[in-house]
Amino acid sequence: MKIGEIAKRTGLKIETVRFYEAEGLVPAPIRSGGNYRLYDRSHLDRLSFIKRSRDLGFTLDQVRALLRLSDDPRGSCAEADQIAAVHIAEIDRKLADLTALRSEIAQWGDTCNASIVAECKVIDALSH
Amino acid sequence: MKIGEIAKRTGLKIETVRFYEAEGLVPAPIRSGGNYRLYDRSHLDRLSFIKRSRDLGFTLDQVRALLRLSDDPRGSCAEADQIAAVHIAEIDRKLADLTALRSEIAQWGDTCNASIVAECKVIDALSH
DNA sequence: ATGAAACCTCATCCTACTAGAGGGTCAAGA
DNA sequence: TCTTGACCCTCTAGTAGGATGAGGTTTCAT
Repeated sequence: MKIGEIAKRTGLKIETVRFYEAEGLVPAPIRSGGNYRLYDRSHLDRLSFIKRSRDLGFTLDQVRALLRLSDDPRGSCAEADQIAAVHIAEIDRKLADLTALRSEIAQWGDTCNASIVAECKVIDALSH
Repeated sequence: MKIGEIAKRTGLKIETVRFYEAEGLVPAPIRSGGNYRLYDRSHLDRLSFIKRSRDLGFTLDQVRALLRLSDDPRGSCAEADQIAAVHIAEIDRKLADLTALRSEIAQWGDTCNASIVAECKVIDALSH
């Protein structure tokens, strides 16, 4: 598999695949005679794991830790639990923040209906 | 007012105040004999406006536009309305994303209860 | 006079990519 | 055989919104 195909299959961009390699998240694949990267199934699995983790909002550092854990199937699950718990707490905090934000802005009303800035509710709300 | 005091009053960090000046969001204040920045009320108002806008999640580019608008009280309010509307849409999108995320992760259950990675629900969920 | 706290500039780092320059490889069609 | 176009390569620099640190000055209280 060349990089274009693995990118398509994982849903990553080509540049991102190379970036993950440079970051050490995936092992460097072998190269073809023309210096093209050639991927196999294990790369596909690993890149899919990363993509899915990123989609769920884990940071690359968290992904790194999760990959390290998944590389050792007989290791303890506790750390994975911990990472997930921290992440859920983070999501809940962001949700609370955004909800508060949303309701604060909602108070501005649907539209301002003023014609000039001097009477604009949006600008006014930001000024005090 | 020196930078430390204006930082305290606005809730910004000192470095952030200087950063906003470098970005052209606030005019450069006059300097004391010892080259210290000396702020007045107008800086305080402007930096507070920025802080409040940032707290509400506007990007610096949006803040720039809002400041430009508020500098012209006789100008049209329509653009401010537009910026706010775009921002609200963005917040709603993020809320939807985070909510979806949260419910997906919630399916993993409270804790994994497995002891080894091979049986860990977290790792398993990320693998497929 | 001295020591601490506050200030200064300038440079570098952070996340997680993204974009672009400038060039090489490869298969198919004319 | 030549060429065209799609694909690939490396390397550098840029993005938002600051944070951090080095190395040096100023101010103020004792």
